[in-house]
Amino acid sequence: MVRKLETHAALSEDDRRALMALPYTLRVYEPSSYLVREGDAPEQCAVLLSGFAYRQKQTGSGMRQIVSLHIPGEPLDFQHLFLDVADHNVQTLTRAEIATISRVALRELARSRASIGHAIFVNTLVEASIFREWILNIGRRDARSRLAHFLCEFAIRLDMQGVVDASGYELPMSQEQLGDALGLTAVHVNRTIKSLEADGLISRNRRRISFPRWEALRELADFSSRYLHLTQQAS
Amino acid sequence: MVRKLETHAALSEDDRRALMALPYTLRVYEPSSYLVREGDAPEQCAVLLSGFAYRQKQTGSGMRQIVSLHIPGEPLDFQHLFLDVADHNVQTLTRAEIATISRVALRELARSRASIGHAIFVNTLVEASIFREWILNIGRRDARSRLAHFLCEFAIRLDMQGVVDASGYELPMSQEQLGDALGLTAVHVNRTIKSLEADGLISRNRRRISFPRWEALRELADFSSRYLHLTQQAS
DNA sequence: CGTTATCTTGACCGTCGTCAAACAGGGTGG
DNA sequence: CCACCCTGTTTGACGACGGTCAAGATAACG
Repeated sequence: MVRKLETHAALSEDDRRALMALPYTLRVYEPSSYLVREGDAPEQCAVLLSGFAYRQKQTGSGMRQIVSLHIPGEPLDFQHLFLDVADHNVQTLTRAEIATISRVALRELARSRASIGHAIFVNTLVEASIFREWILNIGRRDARSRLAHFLCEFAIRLDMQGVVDASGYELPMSQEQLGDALGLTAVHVNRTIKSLEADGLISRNRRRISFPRWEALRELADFSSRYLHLTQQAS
Repeated sequence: MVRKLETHAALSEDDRRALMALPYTLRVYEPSSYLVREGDAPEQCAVLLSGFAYRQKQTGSGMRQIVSLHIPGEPLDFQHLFLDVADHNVQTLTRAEIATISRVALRELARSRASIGHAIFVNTLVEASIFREWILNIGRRDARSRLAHFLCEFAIRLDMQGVVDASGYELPMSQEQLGDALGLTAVHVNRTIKSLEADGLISRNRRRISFPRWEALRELADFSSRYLHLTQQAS
């Protein structure tokens, strides 16, 4: 579980044992629970075992922007591992099973075992790359491409994590939340979804989405998986 | 120069010597020179000694989005230090003096000297935090606030670096580039600038900008410097 | 079943993009 | 010094993408 992501980032040998030996506590969170609040001094480091989560910031006037999504198996707090105060909120999207580790213990481990530190670093860099792609997506693509891009990214990431049956997946979020992730309103997300559906680029019932014309969608989305650094396994 | 940023991120002792001992080459680049191209396998690591630079990505249809700005003293390639292939472009904004270090040498140093590795990591995390704020800024703020926020961030960062005389600064970019950074068009950037100017929130001649009503601007921008993690000096 | 969140749709409006032209400034070369 | 050009700034008219407001439909849930 913990090591799953570690391996995703870079190969470690038997320091998996060291990782597994870390004391952790398991807990189930309800949807929309806060795991980290902006302004907090993070003490724990959470790993998402099942369910989904997201990072979020708000403007002074209360508009919300979701800044990243996290799928089962991903660590949630590397972004704050070495920072003294949280600059954004982390929330569960669905009911989620979460393991928390002591931050100092993990830091110690990252320091003493180079390959673990390396793996964490790579994970952080890939997340940063995704942030950059989101800036491009929100800044420069219209609503249809933007949504399509989001759906493609989610599909690929779920696929890599082995969570998905190729035909499609269940979107774990409301259209309101989708809007918050894309910099759109819920109403316009709805129209955009229906527009993609009308063109046969996606099909769905309820929140389950499938991709009858994957290549066409990918092209509309202007999606290339380079920024996910999927081949960045070893070092 | 190199150590300046290192110190900015976390305190190192006499491994400054190790940093200074790294072999480097100095070179002056013309405006708009590419330092890294998307798809490259980065071999060098650049540090900006003077001048400005930015990161940029493009959509398939050729729209450009500037994803971050860099001011004198900042390292430019930590984002790719441990990744095999570049996911974005790095370009000079102005004429710039740049020192390049061997990537493997720096990686070796980061690995052998914990405090240097730590400093680099913190720097990366702060950059990631800025990416997140940009996502919020582009996704959820209107043109006036968005531009104001950008100007505030730039002012604070220049100030921290000691590059600025408190009264204001010279914006090193065209309105076209400003638009690319904000997810707007050059035309609308122009209107927005004039709108801020008309309200007395900024004043300028040519590209020199000053802030007669800093607090009002900061409020419009909804700007809080928390995300810059300015107090993150030690560890 | 009633209550609530989410989705859906329509009418209307505003911010921002598009297109185009005029204008200013800074080089360069005659 | 002036003609010339190039890049960047400024302005206007117009249109569209996406936001706002509001109501109704649908599904989830106790």
